[in-house]
Amino acid sequence: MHFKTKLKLSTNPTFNTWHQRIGGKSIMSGVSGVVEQMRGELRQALREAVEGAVSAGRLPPVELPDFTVEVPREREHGDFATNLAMLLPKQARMAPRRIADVLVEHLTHPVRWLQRVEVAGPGFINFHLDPRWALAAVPMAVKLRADYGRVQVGGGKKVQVEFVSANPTGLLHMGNARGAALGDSIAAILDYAGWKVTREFYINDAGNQIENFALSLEARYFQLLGREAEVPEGGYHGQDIVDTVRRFIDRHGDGLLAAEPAARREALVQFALAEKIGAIRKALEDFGVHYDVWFSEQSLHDGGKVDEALRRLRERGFLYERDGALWFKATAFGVEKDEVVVRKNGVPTYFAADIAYHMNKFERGFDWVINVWGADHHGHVPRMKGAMAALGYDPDALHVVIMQLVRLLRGGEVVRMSKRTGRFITLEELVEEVGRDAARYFFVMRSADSHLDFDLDLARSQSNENPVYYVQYAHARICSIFRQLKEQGRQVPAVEEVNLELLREEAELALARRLADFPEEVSLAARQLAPHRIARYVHEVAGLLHSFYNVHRVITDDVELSNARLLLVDATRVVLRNCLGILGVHAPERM
RNA sequence: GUGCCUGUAGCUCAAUUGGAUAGAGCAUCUGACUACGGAUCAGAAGGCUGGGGGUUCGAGUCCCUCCAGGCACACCA
Repeated sequence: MHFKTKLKLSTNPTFNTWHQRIGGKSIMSGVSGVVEQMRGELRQALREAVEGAVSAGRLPPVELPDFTVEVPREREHGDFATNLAMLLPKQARMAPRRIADVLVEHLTHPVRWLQRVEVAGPGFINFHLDPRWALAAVPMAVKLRADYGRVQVGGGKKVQVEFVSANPTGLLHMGNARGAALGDSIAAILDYAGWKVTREFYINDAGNQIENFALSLEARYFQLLGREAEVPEGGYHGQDIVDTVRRFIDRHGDGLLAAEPAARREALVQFALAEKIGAIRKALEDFGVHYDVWFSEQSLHDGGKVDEALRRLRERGFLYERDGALWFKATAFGVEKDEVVVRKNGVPTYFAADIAYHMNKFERGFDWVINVWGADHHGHVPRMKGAMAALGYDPDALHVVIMQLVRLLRGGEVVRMSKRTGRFITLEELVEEVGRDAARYFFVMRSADSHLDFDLDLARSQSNENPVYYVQYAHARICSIFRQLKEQGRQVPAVEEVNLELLREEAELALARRLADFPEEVSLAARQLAPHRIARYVHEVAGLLHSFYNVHRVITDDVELSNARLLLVDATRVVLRNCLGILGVHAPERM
């Protein structure tokens, strides 16, 4: 096997290239919203315009460039705009605006709702539609309910999202909490985007730290039973360890005092790990995060998978011995330096186990493997990808989302945290203090790249300063309208009986238009692995709902109009709920 | 020193991955219906996108170079 020497592995590929490689289809295929339908129609019309212009001799023969049909930022630029004409000047040897004029002349393909086409700016072609064009999204959302927004870009392929994977020797901290919120929402988005998703937690229940853990437990065990002992220098000093050992003694007594050291430690570790993992699982469940698989590192050692991974690397010529240790030739993959996989003392490193773990992931048939790691592990990415390449897997099938660290603010001041002294805010405490909804929303409303400032006071405040309530309030408000309807003895209209054309107000149309974007927002969020897009989108939808609500009444004596508006707010409720579900935030019926 | 992330309104952050006049929230100021829930809405003000070069029809986005902050550079994980 031969590899390019300059192969660069430090960065992830864009989803575009990756998707094309495994799916072979265009990124937007399978998107089923009304926006995408309209976009498709316009693309078709443009393709035909080029053909028409060429065969009419108005344009020289050209190869159709990879043009975009985008929603312009400026409202005056129409509902859609294309850059097609600006990509052709070199081929056509004509000025972009002239090309645009010619294309507009040859736009013969009939497009529903199309009212006006204009050439603007450096050569954009702008399409202006009847403002009611997006209303079709309303019945779609109402009918599909929880399935509205689902798209098929994943094509049912298998993706694994591994996140948190904290050491089972302690409690979860703020960094883990961000990873949990991010990872779970990424998984939810991919699920919506048509992937078959597995959420997985990797338990580091082997290696040095477990040794250390055992010694710490043993020391506490001795102390609690009146013997002299000291927790080792780099050991676990937290009070939670003491409590764990106390519970062990309550349950099992002091019988281990006389046992063999190895057996004693093993018993203590097994007890403590079970308890710790249980606590971690509980904390995550309370945070709304559920895993499909809890994967034990120790099982890799026990099952010979680490040896197997090393054997495969050796066979392929990527292992060598130096200074009594075994090294992986990471430099063959553009990494700065080689990496030890088996220490001088014969014990494999964490890296060796991690290689075996990722090998196992691909053996399990995942088409795409995503890891969510803290920025403090980013240096691990290139060599991990290198190892996958060395094993013969496509390194681009492994995608590591690096999230920046969390800084905690309280009272406008940075809260210093130290793991060493055991003084840090745990996930449980966070949920208790600010609530699950606010916590999760705050973690996903910023991109993973941002160095997050988590303002505890803001997250806790139940006021208009807190964005999570803004969104939830919109949902509760809609629910309130339907309660009101019921109290008046009126019926929720059947979708088929509603005349949506009655929705003509700007606030109504703007809301419906944005609801129509949802499937595409999911698609984009999936492509970018970016939950914050959904957070911003849902906030905007909530804002449009509030604006509408403040100007127009839903329930009036005009039954026809009321029904149309009821359908509109119901569709809004569907979108709000689906988005909040993706973010792991409750959609309350009252607040 | 090297690599990665970041630098955008007073503050916290976006920006359809190269598109047209850079947008939200909070804070500030001015207003709104005795309400299907005011945890709401309408409006105003706020910018040399850290600095400087370059690439092109077009740059917050790509390249080069400085400056500042975070993280990482173990036979730890």
